[in-house]
Amino acid sequence: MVKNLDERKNSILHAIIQEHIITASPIGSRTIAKKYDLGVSSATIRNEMADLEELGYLEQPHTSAGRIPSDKGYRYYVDILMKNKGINSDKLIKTLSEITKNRHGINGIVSSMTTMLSEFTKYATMITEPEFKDLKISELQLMKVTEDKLLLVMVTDNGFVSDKLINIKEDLDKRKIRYINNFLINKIRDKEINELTDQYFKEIENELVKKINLSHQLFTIINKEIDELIKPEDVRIYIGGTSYILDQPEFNDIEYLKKVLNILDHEDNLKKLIKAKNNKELEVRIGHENEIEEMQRCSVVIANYSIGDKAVGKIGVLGPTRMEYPRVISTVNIVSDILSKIISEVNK
Amino acid sequence: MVKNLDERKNSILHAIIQEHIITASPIGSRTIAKKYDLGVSSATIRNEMADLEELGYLEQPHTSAGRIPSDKGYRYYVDILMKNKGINSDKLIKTLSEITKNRHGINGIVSSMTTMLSEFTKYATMITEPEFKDLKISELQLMKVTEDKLLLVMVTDNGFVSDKLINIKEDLDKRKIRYINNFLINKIRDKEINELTDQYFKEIENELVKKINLSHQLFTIINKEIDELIKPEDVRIYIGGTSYILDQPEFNDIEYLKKVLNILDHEDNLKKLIKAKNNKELEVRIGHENEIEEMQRCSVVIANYSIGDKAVGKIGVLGPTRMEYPRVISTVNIVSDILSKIISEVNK
DNA sequence: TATTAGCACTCTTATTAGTTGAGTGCTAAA
DNA sequence: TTTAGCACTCAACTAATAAGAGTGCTAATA
Repeated sequence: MVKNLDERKNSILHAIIQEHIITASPIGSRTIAKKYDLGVSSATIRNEMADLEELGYLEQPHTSAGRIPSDKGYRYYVDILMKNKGINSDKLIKTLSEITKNRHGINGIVSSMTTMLSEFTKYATMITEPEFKDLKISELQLMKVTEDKLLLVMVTDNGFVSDKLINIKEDLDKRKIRYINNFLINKIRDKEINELTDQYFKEIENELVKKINLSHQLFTIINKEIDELIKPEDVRIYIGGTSYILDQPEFNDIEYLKKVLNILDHEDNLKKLIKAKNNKELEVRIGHENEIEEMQRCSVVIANYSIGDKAVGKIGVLGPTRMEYPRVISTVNIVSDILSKIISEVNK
Repeated sequence: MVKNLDERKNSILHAIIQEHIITASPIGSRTIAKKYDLGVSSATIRNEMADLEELGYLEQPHTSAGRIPSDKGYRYYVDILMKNKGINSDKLIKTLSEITKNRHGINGIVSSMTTMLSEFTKYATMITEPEFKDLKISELQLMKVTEDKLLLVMVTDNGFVSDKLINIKEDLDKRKIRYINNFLINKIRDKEINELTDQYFKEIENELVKKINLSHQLFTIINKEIDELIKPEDVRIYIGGTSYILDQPEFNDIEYLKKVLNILDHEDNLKKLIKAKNNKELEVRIGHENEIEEMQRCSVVIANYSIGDKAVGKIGVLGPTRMEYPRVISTVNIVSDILSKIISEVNK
């Protein structure tokens, strides 16, 4: 859909973007002529730059400044020009792998992974907790903990375990619990989570009430907790490295900075920001491609992480559109791989 | 220890601090004379201000500016001058109480509480997850979830429940698990957590190995998990409202802002910041009283929240030393009460 | 025809000097 | 002891000027 440019325009655009990513300021024709050996004079480059601006790949902040890349320019760079940078991944892999040893629990791992990712990329980063939609439940157990507390444990088909405590008002004898347990697991096992509708639970209740003497109130509580466990509404999202945002000159404007930080303060915004539009393994969202208006001077690199072949969470890196895409993309890929492995491992 | 000033100095200092909290700029003698009806002229106030400066309660940014309060001035204000403001707490209490209904799990509650607190105070806020030191264990159960997974559930003497999943390499039959269970709970019940030393666990192991055929490796795993459950090393700390920091003119200096945000990015710093020096219910740490150097232009208001009469977590509000102490303190007190109630309720 | 050197023109950024005004500190009178 | 009056200080704002980077156009060149 995007028409390729000729070889010389490619080189010049590439050079301008690379230079701009380093310096953060508009790039003039002389800079390119001097630093990059393109075999043409600055005047020629000047003409090409005028063309590239007309085509929408470059912008000019004002008449007598150099050019900066437009969102379209960055898009072309990411899709076509950029070469994936072979970052030195040894240290990264080693550091990340250490995390499992020092931190405990999924939350701890995801949280330190977020910090690590931001320290490596020097941008703000986000990672969501793993979530379970599209999974099947293979095990569900209700256990008595104390007189008025039950524990609900769920195991998904890929071996992920989560649990939840249920407060009940009335005492339930163990035999009854065992009965409910068996009944439930038979009804729920190997069902897709989205098959477990309210309607379906209603049916279960009716049957269950017929078979044993179980109060409506009690089932409602259990039902509600199961529902929350299998369809957690608020998946936590961890954010790290927000202070790196201030390293970027594009955020020197304190009013704008405030808007951005305000967005990052609210989880629902973070979720929007990181929500993948399609099922690509890795997505780069540049400037105006972000749906949140205040974020349209930023880019986000988003990747999935998975248990088995099912994506269970997202990893995101947030920076200015003038982001070091190659380095960030490589890093995100590595982190995605490792996090997938660690999370799968924890549940083995 | 701090000597009280005479009545007129009190009034003038009070007026200056109040005025400075509103305007954020140095306050001159004429402003005080005009706005506050102290019955003396600006010249008199000027003389008093010179005295107050000499005594260390005020500072002068430069010769021809008004005065601003020093840390010592704020301390005097907080300890002696300030009247607790009866904030309109109805809305706050209502909003906070709603949280339990919409959010689930301790984490969700603490997280939304943090957001709410920052929205009410308009400052950055921190709340730690509840932790359990000084508590006793009243119930401990080991349950089989799948072939290679056990679930460990702990109930403390004040009714708090937490749990942890244990991956075991070998199969354990239910009879054995029940045995270990009974054995453990008898050894651990009603012990203070700090009595449960490595040494003590070693003894338990020896006894247990004698009685049933249990591999050292397996016990080590279980032991480790119990240890982590009862002595969680990394208590999470939630932070919210960081963008409010930018509303304060004292953070307009982008270099300083960066330092502060960088501190807030790291949990260990947050913990230092919020760590109470003494057992007071509410502590106000002003400027240089903060141990983190970069935070010495800030103040923190810290309160505990509790289950029963045991403090299990901390609530903190972070702002410039020119913080609206009365309002913040009232709010923090209310939030502390409500959070205590909610957390206790969840575990009833 | 494509490229390049040269130059006038544009616009931002940095610098300097000058002005304003709030506020103090001191003195002398009440 | 308090107050009016006034000279003095210093940051903050404003305006004017200078410097510099970069463009776009024209005319010469390969």
